[in-house]
Amino acid sequence: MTHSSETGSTRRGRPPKGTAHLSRDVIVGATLKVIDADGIAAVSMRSVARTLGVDAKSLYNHVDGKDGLLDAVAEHLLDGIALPDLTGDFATDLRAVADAFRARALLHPEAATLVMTRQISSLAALAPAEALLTVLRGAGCPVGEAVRLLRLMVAALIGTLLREVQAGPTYGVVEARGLSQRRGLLVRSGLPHVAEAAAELARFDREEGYAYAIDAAIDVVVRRVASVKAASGDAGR
Amino acid sequence: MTHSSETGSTRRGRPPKGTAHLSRDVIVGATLKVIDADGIAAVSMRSVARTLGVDAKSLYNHVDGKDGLLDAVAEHLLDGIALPDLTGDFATDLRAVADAFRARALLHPEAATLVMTRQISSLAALAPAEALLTVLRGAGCPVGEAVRLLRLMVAALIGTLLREVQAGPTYGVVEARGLSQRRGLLVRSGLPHVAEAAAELARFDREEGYAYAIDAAIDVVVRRVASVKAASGDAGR
DNA sequence: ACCTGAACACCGTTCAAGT
DNA sequence: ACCTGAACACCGTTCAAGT
Repeated sequence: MTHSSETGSTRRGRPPKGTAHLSRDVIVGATLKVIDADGIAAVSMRSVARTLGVDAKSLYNHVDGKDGLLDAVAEHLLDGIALPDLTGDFATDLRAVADAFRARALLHPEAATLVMTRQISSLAALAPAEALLTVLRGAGCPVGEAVRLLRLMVAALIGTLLREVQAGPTYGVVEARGLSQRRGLLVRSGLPHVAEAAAELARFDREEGYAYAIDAAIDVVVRRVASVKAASGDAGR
Repeated sequence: MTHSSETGSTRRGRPPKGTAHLSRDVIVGATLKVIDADGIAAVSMRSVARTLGVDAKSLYNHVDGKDGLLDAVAEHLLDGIALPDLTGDFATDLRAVADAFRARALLHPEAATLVMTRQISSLAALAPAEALLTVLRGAGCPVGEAVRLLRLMVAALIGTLLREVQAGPTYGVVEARGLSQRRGLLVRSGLPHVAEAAAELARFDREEGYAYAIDAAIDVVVRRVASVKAASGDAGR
């Protein structure tokens, strides 16, 4: 209609510069890009906007300030958890839910802290809880105990994932250089048991640490559920 | 000696204004005050300096930038953990160490996230580890297993404390108002098991949640240690 | 040895316009 | 409905002085 038609194709004239199809999802995506590239500390309204070729103030039309932006990112991550189909085997299903959570967290390690550290009140945060409750209730666990065990599982999961994510960006690969340096520090700490265990403390196998913690948590759950069922089922026997 | 004596008592002439006896410890104390009052987000070089009646740039003489400042706070908190004398009873001692850690964390709930979230490489961070290793090794646990169990304990502890600290500043007191509001939200979530467990999910007893998690962790440790000892001690039997 | 003025390149956020 | 210029009150940090 106006002179805009003279620039060529009707839309997409110059995506990175002019109007950038701004939307909540696009903004969250850009934020995730910033986080993956430079860490959470690098997130600012201005840096995110720069990624989109837009003025920082434009973000306020779609997101409730910087805090709201980070909440939105956490929500997006929680929402992206690919919850498994349940098999009916109780331990298998618990592990599958935990694995799904972990896989999502490790996909954006720098952002993972957000999910574990922020209090999310949105619906997205409840889906994993629903999944775990489904498994626990299906195994015959009473509601009250199911909630306690749910919290236990989540605490164990977050505790290990936090360590795993903080351990640095190296992914499974053993780095001999920093490793022996770290070990030396531990040996020289003057703490006898720390020094004794220096070799084991210095190295950290992400996979192993996770597996060990989740195994233990599931173990506890299995045992608790069994004892609860015994107490109610064959009460008098 | 000089005219300073004319203000009255020799020292303490005007603490909040002039030279404020600046030192690393004083700065850390001021930072903790800011955190307790207004949360971690309120910490800035300028806000901490204001508390001390000093220019922000002066802090750089004692602390390595804002990041170094926060590290110093985390170190200070870790250093303040009052580790218990060990009794020799294994489960008792594990719990005592965990309790000491928790007590310290809950003394500055807003700051606790720092300790659990930051990677501290200083010696202060190793004292609790040494304590736990002492207990585990004393119980006859081999080094490798002791390290794994140490990590398990720490993960469980951090997982629960993080929840506990984020649950808000209310301390044990039940707040009926926000509670029923929260429950309503869960009921209306559309997730059947979440709705079913809404009452239990809405309320959260800090003490109970912690006790449950630590009981479970100690349970795991006790069992693991027993099975390890059985495997090595009466190997052939 | 410790503190600060001047200075720089950043922040988050509001509001009143512009289209 | 969405975007931005002007504007404000903040940031962290460096460096060259001052004492």
